[in-house]
Amino acid sequence: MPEPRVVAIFGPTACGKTAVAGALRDRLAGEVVSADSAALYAGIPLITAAPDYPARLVGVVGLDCDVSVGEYQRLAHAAIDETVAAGATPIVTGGTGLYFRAALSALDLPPPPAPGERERWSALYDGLGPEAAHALLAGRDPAAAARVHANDRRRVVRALELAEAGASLAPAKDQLWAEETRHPTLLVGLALDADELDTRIEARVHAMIERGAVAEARAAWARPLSDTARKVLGIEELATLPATEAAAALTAATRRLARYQRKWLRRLPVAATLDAARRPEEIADEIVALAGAGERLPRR
RNA sequence: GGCGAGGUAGCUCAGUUGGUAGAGCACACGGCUGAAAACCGUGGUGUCGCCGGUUCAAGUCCGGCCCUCGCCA
Repeated sequence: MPEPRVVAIFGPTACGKTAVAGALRDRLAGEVVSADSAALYAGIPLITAAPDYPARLVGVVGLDCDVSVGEYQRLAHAAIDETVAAGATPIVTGGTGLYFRAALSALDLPPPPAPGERERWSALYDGLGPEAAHALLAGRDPAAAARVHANDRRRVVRALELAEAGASLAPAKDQLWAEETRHPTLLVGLALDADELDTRIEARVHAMIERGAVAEARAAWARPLSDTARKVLGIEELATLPATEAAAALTAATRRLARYQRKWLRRLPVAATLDAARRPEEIADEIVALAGAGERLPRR
């Protein structure tokens, strides 16, 4: 059994992932590769809690650009491969489940829509209504239709785009959840008691605001923002609400995100779930031990 | 103390001429293969402030009490 070439850490926001990855970085001569959709954006390091050490795929896109898993996947694969080629260990660290999965997964996601297709199918969906649009999809790609609810406009439109292009939203072979990873990978989860996580989230929100997140959000909000940038958690709240309300809204939204991430953690085939309440250095030592012991991504 | 407004779900509130309650958000569960910090589906939230009265039937009408907010003293 070969030793893992890649270490991957998944955990909810504010659980201490960044610190663990930082500690690991020193121990493994590794390079951190972020798997976080919001951290891709430049100009909002406080809001996205960007690491204070160099990390790949952090702050690499302008706020006027949309981000997507497919684009991210290409960048992540390149970053991981470059790091491996340089003889270092990529430490893939994430909170965005789909991005994390895409970074590790061997197979590529379906292609992007051809120019104009999204607009065309969106208009068609709106014209026909959800039921008729879904029925149309059922005629062209029954497998995709079975997987998508008629009211899920985005996915019905996406499935129609793919069917038109000769691809499918529901390919015969599961690409994303295939067990193979592109490199031998040690996948660990970080988990934290719910109350303790709440405490850390509150502390993080306060620290974020003290360090100037409101000014950062206002500056960003004043510029032209892409659809995906506008949805970054906290950016709107911090830019538009009074300080105390913004803090409360952001805390609640972050808790929700953490719960969502816990769902992903349950679903990911982790080799071990470590208690994030301990010191980052201890956790990093344990991960190094696991990597040395040849633990691998278990079969699902 | 006087006048006014109000007490219904965790929160903000809706509730027609009386027929034992509902919407958004929150929450829970689930789905989702180039928007995932996104999107979609399903679900329950409950001494309708308290006590009494009228009525076949009261969140709704009547009386009393308690509490909150505002204005005036």
